Amino acid sequence: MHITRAVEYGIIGMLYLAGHDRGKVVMIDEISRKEDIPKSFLGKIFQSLTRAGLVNSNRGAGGGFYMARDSDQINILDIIEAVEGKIALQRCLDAATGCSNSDSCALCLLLHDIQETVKQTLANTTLADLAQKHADMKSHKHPQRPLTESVRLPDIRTE
Amino acid sequence: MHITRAVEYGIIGMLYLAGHDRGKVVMIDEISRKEDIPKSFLGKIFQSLTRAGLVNSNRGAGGGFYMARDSDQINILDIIEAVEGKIALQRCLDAATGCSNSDSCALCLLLHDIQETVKQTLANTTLADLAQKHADMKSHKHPQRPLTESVRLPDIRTE
DNA sequence: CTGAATAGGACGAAAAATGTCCGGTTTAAG
DNA sequence: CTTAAACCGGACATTTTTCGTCCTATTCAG
Repeated sequence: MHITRAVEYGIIGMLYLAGHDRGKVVMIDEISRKEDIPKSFLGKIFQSLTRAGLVNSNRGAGGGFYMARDSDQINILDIIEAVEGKIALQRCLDAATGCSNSDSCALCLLLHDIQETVKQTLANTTLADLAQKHADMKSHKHPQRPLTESVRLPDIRTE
Repeated sequence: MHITRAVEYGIIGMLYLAGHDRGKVVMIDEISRKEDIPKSFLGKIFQSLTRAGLVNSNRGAGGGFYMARDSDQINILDIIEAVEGKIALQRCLDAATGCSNSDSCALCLLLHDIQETVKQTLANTTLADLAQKHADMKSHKHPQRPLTESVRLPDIRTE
């Protein structure tokens, strides 16, 4: 249960773009150097981000990538799903497969519910939130307040 | 970002134990056959559950496993951490390593906060909740209500 | 036309997940 | 005491996923 490098690089890359003027075109090579991410790999990741419509690309000389939306209109879940495809905590929950294990299907339901909560958590944080925090830290303001507050989840009801 | 087979089997195995009288000793072989899980693999998983104190084991003839606590005192996070070790969404968050990438540390903080929320979600569901739901489903009552309700997360504050 | 830059697919190495196996230890029972 | 049953623990093998690289095509500015 972890976040892949590809997703991590994707977030860092988007964060880099978000740190420039909207519409500013930036090359993979620049991001790769500045953020110390393997260039070819980052190129692949940005292909996914482009296909998902999070960034736009210009090909040819003078080309590069630029944000397709404002950074407060892009959240972490968008990026994860762009890079990894739809989140599925379990094979069961993969749309295509479906669930054959009728004897433990309560588990599938549980995991589904947990998955939705996780997705909601991820969808609740935008790139703008993250960029803001990033900027704060660079200026040594180091806010001690957590980015996401603790949540008291409602009690489970099975009936 | 997914749950491993080992964790899945661990949950199913615990669920099986929870379906019997507290203190009833059950062999790996039985769980393996009834739930169709590879025996040696399940044995390994139960070793972890034992080390974590979620179940107790008796060795020798007539041995087996039994719950160490009541099922409402064991939650899903307990099981995941018993089988996989502490959850770390990112290498950064692995206690030992620490974070060297100062330039993207806001990301680490974000992931840390998200991680805590995810953990809270997992910790909020007990084996008893799951077993109850399981029983309901077997008796064809099929509750349509989700096990975990949707959560409206509080807004992010960066200041 | 030429060089710069992304698009996309094929490929490969490394790491992790998923098991298997075997010798060791403990225990109940004869 | 011996034996068979059952867990313990480590080493090992297989498969899948991750983490990239590389090459060719396409597009575009100058």
